[in-house]
Amino acid sequence: MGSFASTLLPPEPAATSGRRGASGAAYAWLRREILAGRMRPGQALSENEVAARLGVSRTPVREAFIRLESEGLLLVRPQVGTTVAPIDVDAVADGQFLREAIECRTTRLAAGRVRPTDARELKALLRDQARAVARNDQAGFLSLDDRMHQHIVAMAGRPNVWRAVEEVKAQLDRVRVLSLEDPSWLAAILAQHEAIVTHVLAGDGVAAAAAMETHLRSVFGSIDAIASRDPGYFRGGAPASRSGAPLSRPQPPARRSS
Amino acid sequence: MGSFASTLLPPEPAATSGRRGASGAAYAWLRREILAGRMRPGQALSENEVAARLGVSRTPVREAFIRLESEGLLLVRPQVGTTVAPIDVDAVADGQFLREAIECRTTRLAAGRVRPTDARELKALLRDQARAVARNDQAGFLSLDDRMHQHIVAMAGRPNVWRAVEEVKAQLDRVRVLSLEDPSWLAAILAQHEAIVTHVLAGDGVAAAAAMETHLRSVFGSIDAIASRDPGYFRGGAPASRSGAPLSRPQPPARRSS
DNA sequence: GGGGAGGAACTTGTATACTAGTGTGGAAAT
DNA sequence: ATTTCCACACTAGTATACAAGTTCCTCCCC
Repeated sequence: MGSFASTLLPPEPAATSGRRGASGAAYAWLRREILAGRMRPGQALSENEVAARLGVSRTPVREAFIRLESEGLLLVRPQVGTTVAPIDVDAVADGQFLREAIECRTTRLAAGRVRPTDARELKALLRDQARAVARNDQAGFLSLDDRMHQHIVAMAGRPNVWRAVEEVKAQLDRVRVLSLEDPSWLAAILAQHEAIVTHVLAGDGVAAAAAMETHLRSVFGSIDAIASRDPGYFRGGAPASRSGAPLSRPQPPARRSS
Repeated sequence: MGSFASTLLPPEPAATSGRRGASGAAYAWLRREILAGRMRPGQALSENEVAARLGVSRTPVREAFIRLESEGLLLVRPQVGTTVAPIDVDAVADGQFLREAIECRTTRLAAGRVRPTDARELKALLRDQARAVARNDQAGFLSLDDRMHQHIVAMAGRPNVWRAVEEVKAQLDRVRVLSLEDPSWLAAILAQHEAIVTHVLAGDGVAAAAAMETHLRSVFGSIDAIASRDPGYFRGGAPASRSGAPLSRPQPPARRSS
């Protein structure tokens, strides 16, 4: 029953890496870089390059590549090269669908299992989120956002389901990091969070699930705007208008530089 | 729009393997063995052993291990050994929860998007399932079962979501293969399928989703019986009554045999 | 000047060698 | 006979070497 230590953990514990050692480190580093948007969709990578960058051999890097490919974050083309996966609008929609399916259900269940400690925790998270909005601390807000969603999943009695959400969320986060610049959105999201928590604490599962659905959809709604602004990062949405696309010619081969 | 070729594909195309070459072959083979129950929970494996069995080196086997571990089918303990993951009752429940969340939603949506070709396909699948029941062909029935569920997911407009279902389903299938011996269950499952299809074709999404939920739960209901019958295969459910447990002493080290 | 053949340098896939750590069995001491 | 301890064999993790394939650039021929 000690599962509520989750609120004490740092935002992203090493548990996400799953695997120990250099392999897990490479995985965690690459995943962070990609999800943070520092490695852009379409950017070419190579096992050798990353291995040199991290000071390890190809083997652990390769293992990280495999896991990231199976998560849809890398695109490995045998004998050709590996790139950061373009954002597939359809894959994002699938992620959105899955997250709705999962989290609407957990939210509905959570509303029927509110314990005093849960109420306190959710209120504390909302308070901290309000502070983050006031500070315009986007990174902090996102972390608190995740913790709230995770807590609701745990309340539903299925704490480990959060792992599935994390995998699905990855595709969505890649879009979100491209969009999240307008500070007014943070306030809007916070308002939606407050609505969710209100319904959950009131024990109204149906309303809580509906509020969660609205919430998740609003985040997804921005994808069209992003896709038309950065068409080069996407695949399947824009009809390959390669006019000023900044990708697809990875890098001037940089003959034996360093 | 050509996505309905799915009904023409063989039951399990190589697409499941995801990765080409020896690595993909090792992955596909191991996954099949585990899900078919031929490799039992707790059974010790080793990269060397499997590599020799498949006639390849450790490298591709290792890559297969990594993917299977991330799917929860293998348990890799560094410097100690790798075993087929014991069936974690909690993980199975999580899988059940996820599948309900996903498939109830797809079923509800599917009911609102029935095209003539879908109606024909679903009826044909039901007919074939009835024949499989008559023949007591369990493997054939399971394959048709998967195809029906997959088709409903595709009808909902999210065909690739089936990949997520497949991953989640793995944990459930391990239990199912231990249970599926009573032929009367096949008839019961078929009846549930007929109910689902009826509601879907009638366009009643709510009833269809409810029928799907009933259906999925009934499969899950057998887990307690299995867990008490084969306690050695499970973890977390039984309080470690190691009386006659057939696992956990992998193999007499077989000193330099062969 | 334009086009085609060839080669160099890159990519990932696979095989092998080496490292570090763990558990088990057996020998030795009590 | 029992207990302690040590050595060996086996494990997965990592590093390196080799193989097969693709792309692109250059040089040569027309």
